[in-house]
Formats: sequence, C-alpha cells, structure tokens
Amino acid sequence: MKETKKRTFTCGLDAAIAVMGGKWKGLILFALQDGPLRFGELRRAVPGISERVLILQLREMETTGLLHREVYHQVPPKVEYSLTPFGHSLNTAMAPLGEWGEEHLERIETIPWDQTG
Amino acid sequence: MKETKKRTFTCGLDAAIAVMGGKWKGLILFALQDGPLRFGELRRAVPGISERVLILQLREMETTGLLHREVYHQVPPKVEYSLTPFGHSLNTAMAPLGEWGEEHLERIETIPWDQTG
DNA sequence: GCTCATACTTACATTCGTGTATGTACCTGG
DNA sequence: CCAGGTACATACACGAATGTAAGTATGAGC
Repeated sequence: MKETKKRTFTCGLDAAIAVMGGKWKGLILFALQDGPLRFGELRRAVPGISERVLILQLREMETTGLLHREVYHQVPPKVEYSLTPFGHSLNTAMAPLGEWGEEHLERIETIPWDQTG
Repeated sequence: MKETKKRTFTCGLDAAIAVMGGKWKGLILFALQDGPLRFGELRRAVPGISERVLILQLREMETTGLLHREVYHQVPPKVEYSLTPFGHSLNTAMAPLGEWGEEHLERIETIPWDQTG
C-alpha cells in the first residue's frame, strides 16, 4: 500500500481498497469502533499482529486520516488511538462486508487456499 | 492471499478480506457485475493489469467460488467468465465500500502515499 | 507458408508486506 | 544499581504479490 507517486484510481472501489487494503487495517478499524484504545490494548485486540506491523499500520492510517494519535506525556508513556470521522465513515461502509464474511464464514474457511497458487 | 493451510478467521471482516483482498479482485468483481466477459474484454475492463496477474486472480476467484469459467472450444479460443451467486453476494456487500470511495475520492487522491513508509 | 487472433503458459526479476529479534528512552519501585 | 513497564525504533530476512517478456496451441484467411 506504499506508493511513490500520487495515485489516481479507476473507481471508488479501487480507492477504498487502497485505503483499507492489507491484512490488518480493517481489523484495526473495527477494534477502534467502540472508542479509543492504547497501543498495548490494540495489540491485544488484534490477535496475531506483531508490534512492528501494528505501528506501521497505525502510521499509515494516521497519514491517510483514518485515525488520530494522542500522546500523553507520562512515564510509562501512554498513547491513545481513536477513529476520526473519516475513519468512522469507512468503518460504516465496511460493515456490510463484515456481515457478508460472517454469513459465509463456513464456506470461506473450507476454501482450499493452497490450491489457489 | 495464498495460504498453505486451512485458515481460521478472527471475524467476518477478516474472512471477507481474505476472499476479496489484493489489488485487483474487487475491480474484477465490479467489471463482471453486468454480465459475463471474455478474457480479453476483462483485460480491457481492468486497466493496468497484466495478462499473467489477471489469470492468477481469475484462477483464485474460481477456486474460491466467486466466478465461473466457461470454455468454448473454438478457434480462436473463447473463454467467458461470469459471477456465481456467491460472487454476486460479495459484490453487493462491497457496493457501500465503492460508494464510500467515490464520495471521498478527492481526499483519497491527495493522500501523500509516499509518506506512509 | 506466413500472419493474425485468442487465451493462455513459462521463466525470470522485482517490489511489497510481513515477521523476528533486539535496542532505546523514560521514570518508578525495590 | 538493577529490573520493570510502555511505546516505540532499527536491522535483518523471508515469502508473497506483482510485473515483464517471451513462448505455445489452434485454425482461419490471405
């Protein structure tokens, strides 16, 4: 999802995928939908993600304007991440996709992913 | 999007992203929503995709059950791709995402993608 | 016999995404 | 003085995803 130039998109879906694409961003958005979370809380809320990748994703999403980063100058440090209105709107737009996934979860899990290459 | 083992998902959104993830599958689904297309037509309908990548994506989507491949034994060869009901349902679920992208297209295009790394 | 068109296949190269392991800064508490 | 906790940064590496370029098969038409 990293680009060296200003992108142009063929359609809205293309643009949306560029913003929420990748394995984690959708899950991060969903984790934050009920309110702000600290870095450590987010890491626990998104099982399987590594610290490094989580940071990279958060940075990207901050740059794209999906979320807000609030630093509290304390020791030990405290940083809270929350959705911007932009992020909320994307979350709303992704909701049907999440429902679709849940509806067809069984079918999706039985897909022979190792035969797709 | 290729996996060596049977996957399990943390939520529906995770599963949905695994199915429609990547740069192209969403666009291919959208291109096919109005009816079947031949390989060459699809290539023109999805600007920027290479033949090889298009084939790989189509193979994957056939395996996941999103689309159907119909071969006509002619010369020159003719192959038509069409959405299955499963593919149609995913397409419907992605529609709000496409609308969101179009609504915010200007904002998305001005995102400094090269500063996200 | 040569070219054309379509729908691929194959070989190779490159970039991207993701992951592991380790180090850093800061103050607190023992 | 040393360990602990938080939120990172940095170095390194692997495999997946994507791309480029070329070749294949078939029969039609000239």
